[in-house]
Amino acid sequence: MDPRLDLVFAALADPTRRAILTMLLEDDMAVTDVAEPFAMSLAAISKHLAILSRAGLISQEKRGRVKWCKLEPEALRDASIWMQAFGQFEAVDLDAFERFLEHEIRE
Amino acid sequence: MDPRLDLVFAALADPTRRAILTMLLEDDMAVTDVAEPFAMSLAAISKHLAILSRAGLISQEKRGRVKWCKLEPEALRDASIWMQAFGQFEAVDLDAFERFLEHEIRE
DNA sequence: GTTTTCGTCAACCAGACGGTTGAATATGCC
DNA sequence: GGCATATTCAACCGTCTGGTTGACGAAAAC
Repeated sequence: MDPRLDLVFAALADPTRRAILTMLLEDDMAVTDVAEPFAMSLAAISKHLAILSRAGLISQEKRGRVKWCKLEPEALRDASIWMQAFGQFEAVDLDAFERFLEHEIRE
Repeated sequence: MDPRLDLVFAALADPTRRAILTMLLEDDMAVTDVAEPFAMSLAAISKHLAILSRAGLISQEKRGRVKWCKLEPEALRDASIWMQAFGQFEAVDLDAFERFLEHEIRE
């Protein structure tokens, strides 16, 4: 069993981390800016980012005293392929998908 | 944030549980038969199955003294849709998928 | 060169996880 | 009825998780 899948799925299992990924979909962000909308300490967000980073879902690059976080969507590829085995999903319903994304961002 | 996604991704984060799902892809199975190939107690497998069940990834139906486990691939649908947001994946590489499945079965 | 800002580290906490063992509960068989 | 089979329950254990706070180091600002 691919242990990288363990890390990716475990990283995705937390709503805070999924929200962070959604934010990074817009643009790269500094750690402090990532933390801003959440009602938890900077240290907690820093840990979440470390978990996302270990899973390969984001990369972090320090420029000056600011650490920039960048989405790395390729890491989701293996996980996505794995899931195809079970779904035999028909092509994704794009309307439902748009509704879903709106819902996701609102939360 | 959709808490059902928490359960689905957390369930997928464990290699034993992903192996169980792969087995159930073949056919429905009784709990004892699910447990057979694993080097751990029946009680442990029973717990794993409960987690998969809570996540909606399988259903369990008791017939007589045997409890049958059935894959419920629809539960993966929302999770799969969520992941599409980040990948902008081109159509799944079926060759890579075949190789992956072979690798999966060998383990 | 002092002070502020950015981010991590360390220690701690409560709770969940993944496993064990042993007892308990059904159901089926003779 | 009495025994074997299938599965879960209960208690326990060590480890990981998700959060806190406070101290710390490095870069920037003034």
